[in-house]
Amino acid sequence: MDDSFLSSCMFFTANRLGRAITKIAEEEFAPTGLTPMYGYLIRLVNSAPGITQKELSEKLSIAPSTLTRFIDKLETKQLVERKVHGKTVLVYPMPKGQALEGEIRNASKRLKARYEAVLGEEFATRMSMDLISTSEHLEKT
Amino acid sequence: MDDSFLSSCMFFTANRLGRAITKIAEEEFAPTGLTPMYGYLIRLVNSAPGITQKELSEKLSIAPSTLTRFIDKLETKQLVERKVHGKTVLVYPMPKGQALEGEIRNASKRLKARYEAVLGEEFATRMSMDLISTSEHLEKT
DNA sequence: ATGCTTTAGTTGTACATACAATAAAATGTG
DNA sequence: CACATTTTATTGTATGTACAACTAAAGCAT
Repeated sequence: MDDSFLSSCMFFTANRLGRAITKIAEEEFAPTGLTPMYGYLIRLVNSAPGITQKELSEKLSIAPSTLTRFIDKLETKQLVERKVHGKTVLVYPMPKGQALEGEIRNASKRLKARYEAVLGEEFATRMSMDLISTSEHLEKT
Repeated sequence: MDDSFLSSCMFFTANRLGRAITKIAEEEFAPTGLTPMYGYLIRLVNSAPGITQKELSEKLSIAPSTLTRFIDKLETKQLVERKVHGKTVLVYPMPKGQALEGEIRNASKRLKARYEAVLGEEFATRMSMDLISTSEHLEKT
């Protein structure tokens, strides 16, 4: 059977990698009680209290509507809080969110250690850099 | 603000690329009336009539339950049909599905041409190969 | 100052995807 | 052969994610 079109198509290969690494990342982030994406959102808010949702959605490269949903959930869990400021919304960390910072960093470290063990540190680093630059090119399209 | 942890984390970078290229792929596949993933599923079925769901989910690297949902949808659209064979399910193309083959191939070509125009053919090819081999390594974990 | 345009965020809706629990068939082992 | 184990598929449920339509605020132009 001819299924070579799959491995030569970047839509397929990129999403396949996404699924594979998401699974691993979710395992490592489990102790934080958050999925990786939420963990990174918390880190951004902790490191820049009062950041706007716009900035957050740009940094995370997700749609504004997606971000609204994420913040809704983190607010319910009292990890961050919104302060409406005209038409923009500023997002601030709450004590429970700040307390998670260390745990989240540990999860990130374990995740990285785990995939570097399989891929080699050097390859993994170059891969992440290539992924970023590819995304940046494609997002301009 | 320190947000370097994002670009150095493969969970983030891989999924970001996934989102970016999915958007492009969906645009190019729009004329087929299918999303890219369904298009590729049809191609696999057309090229191997009677393929089992298990094989399909392995080739596409998606969970069996996800594949069940996909086939449900394609069956509703009369693009493929199931034939139960003991505990396995064989999937066959239907005329409407076969008729789509050309259109799907064209969409794939446009997609590839589009990202190669931005990234360069060589880089894109190497990237896809690296993505595959990275996935394979990680999936073994 | 009034009205047009752009920007930020939210809500409704839809889809891809997964996991856990289940059913049913196949396989292996005493 | 009968029972336990493994394999294949399905279903219920949950999450991430997006787009389109909308609301409200801000900026701009006459």
